[in-house]
Amino acid sequence: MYLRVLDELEREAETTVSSQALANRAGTTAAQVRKDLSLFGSFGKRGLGYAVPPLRRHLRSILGLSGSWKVALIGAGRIGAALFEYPHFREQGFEIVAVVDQDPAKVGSVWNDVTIQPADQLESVLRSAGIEIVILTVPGPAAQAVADAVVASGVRGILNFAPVQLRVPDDVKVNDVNMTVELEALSFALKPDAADRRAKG
Amino acid sequence: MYLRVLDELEREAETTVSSQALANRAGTTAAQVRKDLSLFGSFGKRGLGYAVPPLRRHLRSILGLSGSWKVALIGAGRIGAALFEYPHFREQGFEIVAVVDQDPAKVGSVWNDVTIQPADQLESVLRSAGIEIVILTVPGPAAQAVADAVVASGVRGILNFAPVQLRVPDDVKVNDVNMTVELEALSFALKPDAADRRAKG
DNA sequence: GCTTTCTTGTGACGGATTTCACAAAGCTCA
DNA sequence: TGAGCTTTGTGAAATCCGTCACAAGAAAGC
Repeated sequence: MYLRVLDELEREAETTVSSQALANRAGTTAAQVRKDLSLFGSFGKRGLGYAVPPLRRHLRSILGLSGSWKVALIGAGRIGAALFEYPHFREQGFEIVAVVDQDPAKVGSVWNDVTIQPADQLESVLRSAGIEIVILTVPGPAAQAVADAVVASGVRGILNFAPVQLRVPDDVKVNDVNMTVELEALSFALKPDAADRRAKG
Repeated sequence: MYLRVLDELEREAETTVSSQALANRAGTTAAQVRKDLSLFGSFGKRGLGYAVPPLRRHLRSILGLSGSWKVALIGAGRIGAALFEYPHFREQGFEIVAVVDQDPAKVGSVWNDVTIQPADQLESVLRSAGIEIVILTVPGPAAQAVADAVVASGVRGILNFAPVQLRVPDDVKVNDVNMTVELEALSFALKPDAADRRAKG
Protein backbone atom coordinates (compact mmCIF):
# COMPACT_ATOMS: atom_id res chain seq x y z
CA MET A 1 0.00 0.00 0.00
CA TYR A 2 2.91 2.35 0.67
CA LEU A 3 4.07 1.80 -2.89
CA ARG A 4 0.59 2.69 -4.16
CA VAL A 5 0.73 5.94 -2.19
CA LEU A 6 4.23 6.69 -3.43
CA ASP A 7 3.13 6.15 -7.04
CA GLU A 8 0.44 8.72 -6.35
CA LEU A 9 2.83 11.16 -4.67
CA GLU A 10 5.27 10.91 -7.54
CA ARG A 11 2.51 11.73 -10.03
CA GLU A 12 1.74 14.76 -7.87
CA ALA A 13 5.44 15.69 -8.06
CA GLU A 14 5.86 15.66 -4.30
CA THR A 15 9.53 15.38 -3.40
CA THR A 16 9.33 14.33 0.24
CA VAL A 17 6.77 12.77 2.55
CA SER A 18 6.66 12.33 6.33
CA SER A 19 5.70 9.09 8.03
CA GLN A 20 2.60 10.90 9.23
CA ALA A 21 1.53 11.92 5.72
CA LEU A 22 2.28 8.46 4.37
CA ALA A 23 0.25 6.93 7.18
CA ASN A 24 -2.73 9.20 6.46
CA ARG A 25 -2.84 8.19 2.84
CA ALA A 26 -2.17 4.52 3.44
CA GLY A 27 -4.69 4.27 6.26
CA THR A 28 -2.33 3.42 9.11
CA THR A 29 -0.25 5.23 11.76
CA ALA A 30 3.03 7.11 11.60
CA ALA A 31 4.75 4.74 14.02
CA GLN A 32 3.63 1.77 11.96
CA VAL A 33 5.06 3.31 8.80
CA ARG A 34 8.43 3.91 10.45
CA LYS A 35 8.57 0.39 11.94
CA ASP A 36 7.66 -1.17 8.62
CA LEU A 37 10.20 0.77 6.62
CA SER A 38 12.94 0.37 9.22
CA LEU A 39 12.70 -3.39 8.77
CA PHE A 40 14.35 -2.95 5.40
CA GLY A 41 16.70 -0.05 6.03
CA SER A 42 16.92 3.61 7.01
CA PHE A 43 15.35 5.48 4.16
CA GLY A 44 14.35 8.73 5.84
CA LYS A 45 16.09 11.90 6.96
CA ARG A 46 15.35 13.15 10.45
CA GLY A 47 13.57 16.46 10.38
CA LEU A 48 12.69 16.06 6.73
CA GLY A 49 10.90 12.82 6.06
CA TYR A 50 11.34 10.43 3.16
CA ALA A 51 12.40 11.43 -0.35
CA VAL A 52 9.64 10.15 -2.61
CA PRO A 53 11.46 8.91 -5.73
CA PRO A 54 14.23 7.01 -3.90
CA LEU A 55 11.83 5.47 -1.41
CA ARG A 56 9.61 4.37 -4.25
CA ARG A 57 12.59 2.77 -5.98
CA HIS A 58 13.62 1.07 -2.73
CA LEU A 59 10.16 -0.36 -2.17
CA ARG A 60 9.93 -1.60 -5.75
CA SER A 61 13.23 -3.34 -5.29
CA ILE A 62 12.21 -4.82 -1.93
CA LEU A 63 9.01 -6.15 -3.45
CA GLY A 64 10.90 -7.68 -6.36
CA LEU A 65 9.36 -5.32 -8.91
CA SER A 66 12.59 -4.13 -10.46
CA GLY A 67 12.23 -6.34 -13.50
CA SER A 68 9.07 -7.86 -14.87
CA TRP A 69 7.31 -11.15 -14.14
CA LYS A 70 5.93 -13.57 -16.68
CA VAL A 71 2.37 -14.43 -15.78
CA ALA A 72 -0.15 -16.88 -17.20
CA LEU A 73 -3.90 -16.49 -16.95
CA ILE A 74 -5.70 -19.81 -16.46
CA GLY A 75 -9.41 -19.56 -17.07
CA ALA A 76 -10.63 -17.24 -19.83
CA GLY A 77 -14.10 -16.61 -18.46
CA ARG A 78 -15.55 -13.25 -17.56
CA ILE A 79 -13.29 -12.58 -14.64
CA GLY A 80 -10.22 -13.79 -16.50
CA ALA A 81 -11.06 -11.55 -19.44
CA ALA A 82 -11.49 -8.55 -17.16
CA LEU A 83 -8.15 -9.21 -15.48
CA PHE A 84 -6.40 -9.66 -18.81
CA GLU A 85 -7.36 -6.09 -19.68
CA TYR A 86 -6.66 -4.70 -16.20
CA PRO A 87 -3.95 -2.10 -16.84
CA HIS A 88 -2.42 -2.03 -13.35
CA PHE A 89 -0.87 -5.47 -13.61
CA ARG A 90 1.32 -4.46 -16.53
CA GLU A 91 2.06 -1.08 -14.95
CA GLN A 92 3.59 -2.85 -11.97
CA GLY A 93 5.60 -5.26 -14.09
CA PHE A 94 3.32 -8.28 -14.46
CA GLU A 95 3.04 -9.38 -18.10
CA ILE A 96 0.34 -11.85 -19.04
CA VAL A 97 2.13 -13.80 -21.77
CA ALA A 98 -0.09 -16.90 -21.86
CA VAL A 99 -3.77 -17.68 -21.52
CA VAL A 100 -5.19 -21.16 -21.02
CA ASP A 101 -8.79 -22.35 -21.05
CA GLN A 102 -10.51 -25.69 -20.99
CA ASP A 103 -13.31 -24.70 -23.40
CA PRO A 104 -12.57 -25.80 -27.00
CA ALA A 105 -14.71 -22.92 -28.25
CA LYS A 106 -12.30 -20.43 -26.72
CA VAL A 107 -9.03 -22.18 -27.56
CA GLY A 108 -7.39 -20.55 -30.57
CA SER A 109 -8.92 -17.12 -29.99
CA VAL A 110 -6.35 -14.36 -29.91
CA TRP A 111 -6.45 -11.77 -27.16
CA ASN A 112 -4.18 -8.89 -27.89
CA ASP A 113 -1.51 -11.09 -29.52
CA VAL A 114 -1.89 -13.92 -27.01
CA THR A 115 -3.49 -17.11 -28.33
CA ILE A 116 -5.63 -19.07 -25.90
CA GLN A 117 -4.14 -22.51 -25.32
CA PRO A 118 -5.97 -25.71 -24.41
CA ALA A 119 -6.00 -26.84 -20.80
CA ASP A 120 -4.61 -30.25 -21.62
CA GLN A 121 -1.36 -28.60 -22.67
CA LEU A 122 -1.10 -26.59 -19.48
CA GLU A 123 2.28 -27.92 -18.40
CA SER A 124 4.02 -27.46 -21.72
CA VAL A 125 2.55 -23.98 -22.13
CA LEU A 126 3.72 -22.88 -18.69
CA ARG A 127 7.15 -24.38 -19.12
CA SER A 128 7.85 -23.13 -22.62
CA ALA A 129 6.68 -19.61 -21.80
CA GLY A 130 8.82 -19.58 -18.64
CA ILE A 131 5.85 -18.69 -16.44
CA GLU A 132 6.66 -17.72 -12.85
CA ILE A 133 3.25 -16.68 -11.54
CA VAL A 134 -0.22 -17.88 -12.46
CA ILE A 135 -3.58 -16.12 -12.11
CA LEU A 136 -6.21 -18.77 -11.51
CA THR A 137 -9.77 -17.86 -12.53
CA VAL A 138 -11.35 -21.28 -13.00
CA PRO A 139 -14.52 -22.55 -11.30
CA GLY A 140 -14.11 -23.71 -7.71
CA PRO A 141 -14.55 -27.42 -8.36
CA ALA A 142 -11.77 -27.40 -10.99
CA ALA A 143 -9.32 -25.27 -9.05
CA GLN A 144 -7.44 -27.90 -7.05
CA ALA A 145 -6.73 -30.12 -10.06
CA VAL A 146 -5.51 -27.16 -12.07
CA ALA A 147 -3.39 -25.96 -9.17
CA ASP A 148 -1.76 -29.39 -8.94
CA ALA A 149 -0.81 -29.21 -12.61
CA VAL A 150 0.45 -25.66 -12.19
CA VAL A 151 2.67 -26.70 -9.30
CA ALA A 152 3.91 -29.68 -11.29
CA SER A 153 5.00 -27.20 -13.98
CA GLY A 154 7.36 -25.52 -11.57
CA VAL A 155 5.31 -22.39 -10.91
CA ARG A 156 5.70 -21.18 -7.33
CA GLY A 157 3.20 -18.32 -7.16
CA ILE A 158 -0.58 -18.52 -7.59
CA LEU A 159 -3.09 -15.69 -7.41
CA ASN A 160 -6.24 -17.66 -6.70
CA PHE A 161 -9.70 -16.28 -7.50
CA ALA A 162 -11.49 -19.59 -6.96
CA PRO A 163 -13.47 -19.69 -3.71
CA VAL A 164 -11.65 -22.71 -2.36
CA GLN A 165 -8.54 -23.16 -0.23
CA LEU A 166 -5.83 -24.67 -2.41
CA ARG A 167 -3.47 -27.30 -0.99
CA VAL A 168 0.03 -26.79 -2.33
CA PRO A 169 3.58 -27.67 -1.20
CA ASP A 170 5.27 -25.33 1.27
CA ASP A 171 7.51 -23.76 -1.33
CA VAL A 172 4.53 -22.56 -3.38
CA LYS A 173 2.88 -19.33 -2.34
CA VAL A 174 -0.86 -18.86 -2.85
CA ASN A 175 -2.64 -15.54 -2.40
CA ASP A 176 -6.41 -15.62 -2.40
CA VAL A 177 -8.77 -12.99 -3.72
CA ASN A 178 -12.09 -13.96 -2.26
CA MET A 179 -14.70 -11.41 -3.20
CA THR A 180 -17.59 -13.27 -1.65
CA VAL A 181 -15.83 -13.48 1.70
CA GLU A 182 -15.25 -9.73 1.58
CA LEU A 183 -18.94 -9.11 0.94
CA GLU A 184 -19.86 -11.45 3.77
CA ALA A 185 -17.54 -9.53 6.08
CA LEU A 186 -19.43 -6.37 5.16
CA SER A 187 -22.67 -8.17 5.91
CA PHE A 188 -21.32 -9.14 9.34
CA ALA A 189 -20.30 -5.55 10.09
CA LEU A 190 -23.61 -4.12 8.94
CA LYS A 191 -26.15 -6.60 10.22
CA PRO A 192 -28.72 -4.96 12.45
CA ASP A 193 -27.38 -6.04 15.84
CA ALA A 194 -23.78 -5.20 14.97
CA ALA A 195 -23.91 -1.81 16.68
CA ASP A 196 -22.66 -3.14 20.03
CA ARG A 197 -19.67 -4.86 18.45
CA ARG A 198 -18.63 -1.58 16.87
CA ALA A 199 -18.97 0.25 20.20
CA LYS A 200 -17.27 -2.30 22.41
CA GLY A 201 -14.77 -3.64 19.91
CA MET B 1 -14.06 -19.51 5.04
CA TYR B 2 -15.72 -21.93 7.47
CA LEU B 3 -19.04 -21.16 5.82
CA ARG B 4 -17.56 -21.96 2.43
CA VAL B 5 -16.38 -25.33 3.76
CA LEU B 6 -19.74 -26.01 5.34
CA ASP B 7 -21.51 -25.25 2.05
CA GLU B 8 -19.25 -27.86 0.51
CA LEU B 9 -19.83 -30.40 3.29
CA GLU B 10 -23.58 -29.99 3.01
CA ARG B 11 -23.41 -30.63 -0.73
CA GLU B 12 -21.49 -33.80 0.12
CA ALA B 13 -24.26 -34.71 2.58
CA GLU B 14 -21.88 -34.93 5.53
CA THR B 15 -23.79 -34.72 8.79
CA THR B 16 -21.03 -33.88 11.25
CA VAL B 17 -17.53 -32.46 11.10
CA SER B 18 -14.74 -32.26 13.68
CA SER B 19 -12.72 -29.13 14.32
CA GLN B 20 -9.77 -31.00 12.83
CA ALA B 21 -11.58 -31.79 9.58
CA LEU B 22 -12.91 -28.25 9.33
CA ALA B 23 -9.41 -26.91 9.90
CA ASN B 24 -7.94 -29.11 7.17
CA ARG B 25 -10.40 -27.88 4.61
CA ALA B 26 -10.28 -24.24 5.68
CA GLY B 27 -6.50 -24.16 5.85
CA THR B 28 -6.08 -23.51 9.56
CA THR B 29 -5.73 -25.52 12.81
CA ALA B 30 -8.23 -27.37 14.96
CA ALA B 31 -7.56 -25.13 17.97
CA GLN B 32 -8.14 -22.05 15.84
CA VAL B 33 -11.47 -23.38 14.60
CA ARG B 34 -12.64 -24.07 18.14
CA LYS B 35 -11.50 -20.65 19.40
CA ASP B 36 -13.20 -18.90 16.52
CA LEU B 37 -16.50 -20.71 16.89
CA SER B 38 -16.51 -20.48 20.67
CA LEU B 39 -16.54 -16.70 20.36
CA PHE B 40 -20.12 -16.94 19.21
CA GLY B 41 -21.40 -19.88 21.21
CA SER B 42 -21.02 -23.59 21.87
CA PHE B 43 -22.07 -25.28 18.69
CA GLY B 44 -20.33 -28.64 18.99
CA LYS B 45 -20.88 -31.84 20.92
CA ARG B 46 -17.91 -33.27 22.77
CA GLY B 47 -16.87 -36.57 21.36
CA LEU B 48 -18.84 -35.99 18.17
CA GLY B 49 -17.95 -32.73 16.51
CA TYR B 50 -20.20 -30.16 14.90
CA ALA B 51 -23.47 -30.97 13.13
CA VAL B 52 -23.10 -29.55 9.64
CA PRO B 53 -26.55 -28.14 8.82
CA PRO B 54 -27.12 -26.37 12.17
CA LEU B 55 -23.58 -24.97 12.26
CA ARG B 56 -24.02 -23.69 8.74
CA ARG B 57 -27.26 -22.00 9.72
CA HIS B 58 -25.61 -20.52 12.81
CA LEU B 59 -22.74 -19.11 10.78
CA ARG B 60 -25.06 -17.66 8.18
CA SER B 61 -27.01 -15.97 10.95
CA ILE B 62 -23.85 -14.68 12.64
CA LEU B 63 -22.65 -13.25 9.34
CA GLY B 64 -25.99 -11.57 8.73
CA LEU B 65 -26.78 -13.77 5.73
CA SER B 66 -30.19 -14.92 6.87
CA GLY B 67 -32.02 -12.55 4.56
CA SER B 68 -30.72 -10.93 1.44
CA TRP B 69 -28.86 -7.66 0.87
CA LYS B 70 -29.63 -5.08 -1.76
CA VAL B 71 -26.43 -4.21 -3.59
CA ALA B 72 -25.58 -1.62 -6.25
CA LEU B 73 -22.76 -1.93 -8.73
CA ILE B 74 -21.06 1.36 -9.47
CA GLY B 75 -18.85 1.23 -12.53
CA ALA B 76 -19.98 -0.91 -15.46
CA GLY B 77 -16.55 -1.54 -16.94
CA ARG B 78 -14.99 -4.91 -17.54
CA ILE B 79 -14.57 -5.80 -13.91
CA GLY B 80 -18.01 -4.54 -13.01
CA ALA B 81 -19.54 -6.59 -15.80
CA ALA B 82 -17.72 -9.71 -14.64
CA LEU B 83 -18.89 -9.22 -11.06
CA PHE B 84 -22.46 -8.61 -12.19
CA GLU B 85 -22.48 -12.11 -13.65
CA TYR B 86 -20.56 -13.70 -10.78
CA PRO B 87 -22.99 -16.32 -9.47
CA HIS B 88 -21.63 -16.62 -5.92
CA PHE B 89 -22.84 -13.21 -4.82
CA ARG B 90 -26.48 -14.09 -5.40
CA GLU B 91 -25.98 -17.56 -3.93
CA GLN B 92 -24.92 -15.99 -0.66
CA GLY B 93 -27.78 -13.51 -0.61
CA PHE B 94 -26.36 -10.43 -2.32
CA GLU B 95 -28.67 -9.11 -5.04
CA ILE B 96 -27.35 -6.56 -7.47
CA VAL B 97 -30.48 -4.50 -8.05
CA ALA B 98 -28.92 -1.34 -9.52
CA VAL B 99 -26.03 -0.52 -11.84
CA VAL B 100 -24.59 2.96 -12.27
CA ASP B 101 -22.02 4.22 -14.76
CA GLN B 102 -20.67 7.58 -15.75
CA ASP B 103 -20.38 6.79 -19.47
CA PRO B 104 -23.43 8.09 -21.46
CA ALA B 105 -22.85 5.31 -24.00
CA LYS B 106 -23.54 2.70 -21.35
CA VAL B 107 -26.42 4.43 -19.56
CA GLY B 108 -29.74 2.93 -20.63
CA SER B 109 -28.33 -0.50 -21.48
CA VAL B 110 -30.16 -3.31 -19.77
CA TRP B 111 -28.22 -6.05 -18.02
CA ASN B 112 -30.43 -8.93 -17.10
CA ASP B 113 -33.43 -6.71 -16.25
CA VAL B 114 -31.32 -4.00 -14.59
CA THR B 115 -31.04 -0.71 -16.48
CA ILE B 116 -27.76 1.16 -16.17
CA GLN B 117 -28.33 4.53 -14.52
CA PRO B 118 -26.31 7.71 -15.00
CA ALA B 119 -23.72 8.64 -12.39
CA ASP B 120 -25.21 12.08 -11.80
CA GLN B 121 -28.30 10.42 -10.35
CA LEU B 122 -26.29 8.22 -8.00
CA GLU B 123 -27.88 9.42 -4.79
CA SER B 124 -31.48 9.10 -5.96
CA VAL B 125 -30.80 5.68 -7.46
CA LEU B 126 -29.25 4.37 -4.26
CA ARG B 127 -31.95 5.82 -2.05
CA SER B 128 -34.92 4.76 -4.12
CA ALA B 129 -33.62 1.21 -4.55
CA GLY B 130 -32.92 0.95 -0.82
CA ILE B 131 -29.28 0.02 -1.39
CA GLU B 132 -27.35 -1.16 1.67
CA ILE B 133 -24.03 -2.20 0.15
CA VAL B 134 -22.18 -0.88 -2.89
CA ILE B 135 -19.59 -2.59 -5.09
CA LEU B 136 -17.23 0.08 -6.38
CA THR B 137 -15.45 -0.68 -9.65
CA VAL B 138 -14.57 2.78 -10.90
CA PRO B 139 -11.09 4.01 -11.87
CA GLY B 140 -8.84 4.95 -8.95
CA PRO B 141 -8.90 8.71 -9.50
CA ALA B 142 -12.72 8.78 -9.44
CA ALA B 143 -13.15 6.51 -6.45
CA GLN B 144 -13.02 8.96 -3.56
CA ALA B 145 -15.58 11.33 -5.07
CA VAL B 146 -17.94 8.46 -5.80
CA ALA B 147 -17.42 7.07 -2.33
CA ASP B 148 -18.34 10.44 -0.82
CA ALA B 149 -21.61 10.45 -2.78
CA VAL B 150 -22.28 6.86 -1.78
CA VAL B 151 -21.80 7.70 1.89
CA ALA B 152 -24.03 10.74 1.51
CA SER B 153 -26.74 8.40 0.23
CA GLY B 154 -26.76 6.53 3.51
CA VAL B 155 -24.92 3.42 2.35
CA ARG B 156 -22.70 1.99 5.11
CA GLY B 157 -20.87 -0.80 3.30
CA ILE B 158 -18.49 -0.51 0.35
CA LEU B 159 -16.65 -3.29 -1.45
CA ASN B 160 -13.85 -1.30 -3.05
CA PHE B 161 -12.01 -2.56 -6.12
CA ALA B 162 -10.27 0.77 -6.81
CA PRO B 163 -6.58 0.71 -5.90
CA VAL B 164 -6.84 3.61 -3.47
CA GLN B 165 -7.53 3.87 0.25
CA LEU B 166 -10.97 5.45 0.68
CA ARG B 167 -11.59 7.93 3.49
CA VAL B 168 -15.03 7.44 4.98
CA PRO B 169 -16.74 8.18 8.32
CA ASP B 170 -16.24 5.68 11.14
CA ASP B 171 -19.71 4.20 10.77
CA VAL B 172 -19.05 3.19 7.16
CA LYS B 173 -17.22 -0.07 6.55
CA VAL B 174 -14.94 -0.43 3.52
CA ASN B 175 -13.45 -3.73 2.41
CA ASP B 176 -10.76 -3.58 -0.22
CA VAL B 177 -10.08 -6.08 -2.98
CA ASN B 178 -6.67 -5.12 -4.18
CA MET B 179 -5.52 -7.56 -6.81
CA THR B 180 -2.33 -5.69 -7.65
CA VAL B 181 -1.22 -5.73 -4.01
CA GLU B 182 -1.79 -9.48 -3.91
CA LEU B 183 0.36 -9.97 -6.99
CA GLU B 184 3.05 -7.75 -5.51
CA ALA B 185 3.00 -9.85 -2.36
CA LEU B 186 3.64 -12.91 -4.52
CA SER B 187 6.49 -11.05 -6.18
CA PHE B 188 7.97 -10.31 -2.76
CA ALA B 189 7.71 -13.94 -1.72
CA LEU B 190 9.22 -15.24 -4.95
CA LYS B 191 11.96 -12.75 -5.72
CA PRO B 192 15.35 -14.42 -6.08
CA ASP B 193 16.81 -13.56 -2.68
CA ALA B 194 13.64 -14.45 -0.79
CA ALA B 195 14.90 -17.93 0.12
CA ASP B 196 16.44 -16.80 3.42
CA ARG B 197 13.24 -15.08 4.53
CA ARG B 198 11.33 -18.32 4.02
CA ALA B 199 13.92 -20.29 5.99
CA LYS B 200 14.34 -17.90 8.89
CA GLY B 201 10.78 -16.62 9.04
C1' DG C 1 -23.44 -49.37 34.54
C1' DC C 2 -18.87 -48.88 33.65
C1' DT C 3 -14.94 -48.31 30.79
C1' DT C 4 -12.91 -46.68 26.67
C1' DT C 5 -12.54 -43.48 23.12
C1' DC C 6 -13.29 -39.31 21.01
C1' DT C 7 -13.66 -34.40 20.72
C1' DT C 8 -15.09 -29.95 22.47
C1' DG C 9 -14.45 -25.58 25.18
C1' DT C 10 -11.23 -22.84 27.45
C1' DG C 11 -7.52 -21.16 30.66
C1' DA C 12 -2.57 -20.47 30.45
C1' DC C 13 1.37 -19.50 27.91
C1' DG C 14 4.30 -17.40 24.56
C1' DG C 15 5.35 -15.24 20.38
C1' DA C 16 4.28 -11.61 17.32
C1' DT C 17 2.70 -7.11 16.37
C1' DT C 18 1.45 -2.46 17.52
C1' DT C 19 1.84 1.58 20.18
C1' DC C 20 4.45 4.68 23.00
C1' DA C 21 7.88 7.79 23.86
C1' DC C 22 12.21 9.86 23.34
C1' DA C 23 17.06 10.64 22.01
C1' DA C 24 19.48 11.77 17.93
C1' DA C 25 19.77 14.20 13.67
C1' DG C 26 18.77 17.59 10.18
C1' DC C 27 16.87 21.90 8.52
C1' DT C 28 15.86 27.06 8.98
C1' DC C 29 16.63 31.41 10.32
C1' DA C 30 18.56 34.98 12.88
C1' DT D 1 27.05 29.63 15.11
C1' DG D 2 23.33 28.31 17.86
C1' DA D 3 18.38 28.08 19.18
C1' DG D 4 14.14 26.26 17.81
C1' DC D 5 11.42 23.26 15.24
C1' DT D 6 10.63 18.98 12.86
C1' DT D 7 10.83 14.12 12.08
C1' DT D 8 13.24 9.76 12.06
C1' DG D 9 14.76 5.25 14.16
C1' DT D 10 14.19 2.29 17.86
C1' DG D 11 14.11 0.23 22.53
C1' DA D 12 10.39 -0.69 25.98
C1' DA D 13 5.68 -1.50 27.14
C1' DA D 14 1.33 -2.93 25.96
C1' DT D 15 -1.75 -5.45 23.35
C1' DC D 16 -3.26 -8.92 20.32
C1' DC D 17 -3.43 -13.53 18.55
C1' DG D 18 -2.33 -18.41 18.01
C1' DT D 19 -0.92 -22.65 20.22
C1' DC D 20 -0.92 -25.91 23.87
C1' DA D 21 -2.84 -28.90 26.86
C1' DC D 22 -6.28 -30.77 29.55
C1' DA D 23 -10.68 -31.27 32.19
C1' DA D 24 -15.19 -32.42 31.15
C1' DG D 25 -18.95 -34.07 28.24
C1' DA D 26 -20.85 -37.49 25.07
C1' DA D 27 -21.28 -41.72 22.60
C1' DA D 28 -20.21 -46.75 21.95
C1' DG D 29 -19.14 -51.28 23.39
C1' DC D 30 -19.56 -54.80 26.61
